[in-house]
Amino acid sequence: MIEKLLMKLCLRDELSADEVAALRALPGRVIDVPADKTIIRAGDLLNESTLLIDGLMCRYKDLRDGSRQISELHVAGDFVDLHSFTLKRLDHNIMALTPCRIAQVPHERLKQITEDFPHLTRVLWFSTNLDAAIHREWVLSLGRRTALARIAHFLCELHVRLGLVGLADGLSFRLPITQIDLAECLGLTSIHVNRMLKQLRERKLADFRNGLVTIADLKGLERLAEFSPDYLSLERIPR
Amino acid sequence: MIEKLLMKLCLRDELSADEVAALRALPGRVIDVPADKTIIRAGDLLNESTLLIDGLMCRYKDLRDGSRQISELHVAGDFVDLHSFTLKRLDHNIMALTPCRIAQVPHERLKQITEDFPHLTRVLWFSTNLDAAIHREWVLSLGRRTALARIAHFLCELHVRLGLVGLADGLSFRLPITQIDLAECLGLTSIHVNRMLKQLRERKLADFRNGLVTIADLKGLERLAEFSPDYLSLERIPR
DNA sequence: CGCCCAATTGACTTAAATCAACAACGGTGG
DNA sequence: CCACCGTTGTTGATTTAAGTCAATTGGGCG
Repeated sequence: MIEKLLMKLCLRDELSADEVAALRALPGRVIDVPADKTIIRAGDLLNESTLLIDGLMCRYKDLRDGSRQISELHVAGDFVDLHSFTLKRLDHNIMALTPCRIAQVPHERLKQITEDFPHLTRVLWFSTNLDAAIHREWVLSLGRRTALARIAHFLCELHVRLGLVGLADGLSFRLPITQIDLAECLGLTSIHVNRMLKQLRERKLADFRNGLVTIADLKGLERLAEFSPDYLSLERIPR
Repeated sequence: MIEKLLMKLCLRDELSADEVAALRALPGRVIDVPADKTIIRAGDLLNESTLLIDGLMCRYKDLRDGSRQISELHVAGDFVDLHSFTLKRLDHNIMALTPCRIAQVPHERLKQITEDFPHLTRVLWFSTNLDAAIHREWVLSLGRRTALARIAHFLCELHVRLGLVGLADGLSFRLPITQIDLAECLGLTSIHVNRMLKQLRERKLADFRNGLVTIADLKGLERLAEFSPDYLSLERIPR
């Protein structure tokens, strides 16, 4: 159930058998969530965190005028709101972009990990810091990249992140979200996203169609996006 | 030396005498840094974190064309790169915006805290998650707020954050940064920032001049910005 | 005193938003 | 089975918020 989470954590850190066992013991209830359902609202008092087993979820905030900004997209294996363990109340909503399967992890069990497994605690702490690094890259995209580079960067990021959990097939991967969702990730209108996707296609860089992304020219896409995966902390560290 | 950090942490959490002592034992070398000096570069392998004692610092990234995006502004009492403890290498640079005094905290001492003080570990983990919450609010600003609302929101945030460490005097506070710095926080040009500051002045909402911010109409500014301090997790939590 | 950088303002350009149609598609119910 | 409907995707015409270019002011300081 938590295999994809383990895949990611073990890429960077060496986990002992005890630590893996502790992680395996985390999930409580497993729930299926339909697409478009908001499962957590900003401000709710929480006592469990959400582990995404399958599907795509996102964190988002709305403004009064109805405009929405997605602050992170989550893929299978992501601990979607591990940060609620320390925050208690989230500053954002969480919803399913596709039908999802999630596992709920009681905060009490996470607390026990911080009491008994200092190294594992650091590993989990790391994973929330990685989310923050992704936020910072998005801040850079939203603040300084053009619309085209922003989309290119987004596709590069998802290509790497999905690849880490075995969900990218070479240069193509399933990303069953609408152009509207994409626009809400990128701080654009869906109309402009549509035009920029067309350009990426015409420039033979990448194709996003029917929820399937196919990268035609990875180097070119990365150059356009100024993408480097460094911010994803893929380097293995010694225990 | 770490009084301002303690002020913030103790607002939210109850710290035992032992925990406070452990925090007080964190700082190693104390260093004075001149304005505009970049003290940490993305990708450097780090073995200590930086506690800001006095001054203003920021985290930033550059693009090839020379444009820069600041992803967070730090004030006295902030643990500027506590996240380098788990990340080992940062995805961004850190520089002083004003002359600063910093204390360097060896990662080894932080590691010892994770071994000996589970509750304190959770408090420190929380503080990196708070940074991430600030990032998310900036993502919302950059993605969806107008230039004017973005500036207004920025001023509201700094007003609260500086107030927490005793650096706001009612409705005014010192913020000795240039309009260029401000533009790099907000994903705008300094020229546009200048025009929007003028508007804030003309609308009798706030005045930013000579490094001093004076809020004329806090409610109005908050309304324009759609500012709510909830994302700063100011609520006290039971131990 | 003169230099440099920040701040300010005006004129003009541009990237992206908005407005408006329409096509494509999938589901649903008659 | 297919007509209908709502959502998503696509494209063109137009507007607009913010950027760019350019010139001027002004303060701090060596």
